[in-house]
Amino acid sequence: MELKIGALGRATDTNVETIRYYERIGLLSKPPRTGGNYRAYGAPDLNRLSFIRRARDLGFSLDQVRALLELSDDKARDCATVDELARDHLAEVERKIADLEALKAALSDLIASCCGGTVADCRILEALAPSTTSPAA
Amino acid sequence: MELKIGALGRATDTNVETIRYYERIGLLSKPPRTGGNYRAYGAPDLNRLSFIRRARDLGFSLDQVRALLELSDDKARDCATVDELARDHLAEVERKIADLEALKAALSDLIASCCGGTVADCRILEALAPSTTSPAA
DNA sequence: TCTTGACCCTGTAGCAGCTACAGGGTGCAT
DNA sequence: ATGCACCCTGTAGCTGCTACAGGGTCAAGA
Ligand SMILES: [Zn+2]
Ligand SMILES: [Zn+2]
Ligand SMILES: [Zn+2]
Ligand SMILES: [Zn+2]
Repeated sequence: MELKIGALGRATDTNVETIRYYERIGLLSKPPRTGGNYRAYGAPDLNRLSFIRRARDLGFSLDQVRALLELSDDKARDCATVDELARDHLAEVERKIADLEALKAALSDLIASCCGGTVADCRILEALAPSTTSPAA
Repeated sequence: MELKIGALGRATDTNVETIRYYERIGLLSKPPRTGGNYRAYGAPDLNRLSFIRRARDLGFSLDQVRALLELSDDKARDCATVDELARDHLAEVERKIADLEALKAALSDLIASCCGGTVADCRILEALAPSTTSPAA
């Protein structure tokens, strides 16, 4: 079961450029080549890339993915480190949500305040403009 | 009232490198220079940069900020375009929140499922690994 | 006067995580 | 022989900054 890069991409729903990129940054190891210098992947590569994709889909950074992959190699180890990584990531996600919720509230207020006139008295732009810009002509 | 780049940066809480960057990409216009080739900013620059900063704080992209600045120049125009821009941005923010909420739920489930054993039977890694990887030895 | 130090200048490269070329080579079918 | 799909390398682009390196300017102090 040998896969060329295109087949691997289709199997994992990954752009071939992304696969080569992962190889370049050392996330995937360099596979053997065919006579025509094509990359020849096997089942372990497929598994590894699937793992990567799933972790990415869960929002883990490439560095976190790298760490997860390393941890998963050490089968006897306590999984506390894995848990911590996941918990940290969850905390990050929660922080981002909170930030975005604040943004959403501010934006909603802004939009609600607009009364539908001309740009000259648009409250949205007013809110963005520096306070009391108008020079007392 | 002439400001050198450092003063403008302090006044708007903006990194000087960022100001030069905004100039480079045409978001701020090239200011006149002093004899010593220093940028000399005036009140309009201060206002414009303040506007930019507020819009950025509300999460608008630089392109969106550019559009808002252009719109705000045309005082007689109907503000519908401004509103639409803001609404689009709000929708974007809401989409991101939804995505992150889904992520959060998935991550929480994952973390909750871990029973605290070894890496070999960690449910977190199991969830990431391709289904039924183990070849029937 | 000389020197120190804070500030300023340009130009370039780096960050994440890809994506998109250009300009070639391979391999199979017609 | 020719077309076409696929593969290769290397490099540059995207967002929105940030961080240098390697210089110049200017005011104050010794
Ligand atoms: Zn309106
Ligand atoms: Zn309005
Ligand atoms: Zn655990
Ligand atoms: Zn576990």
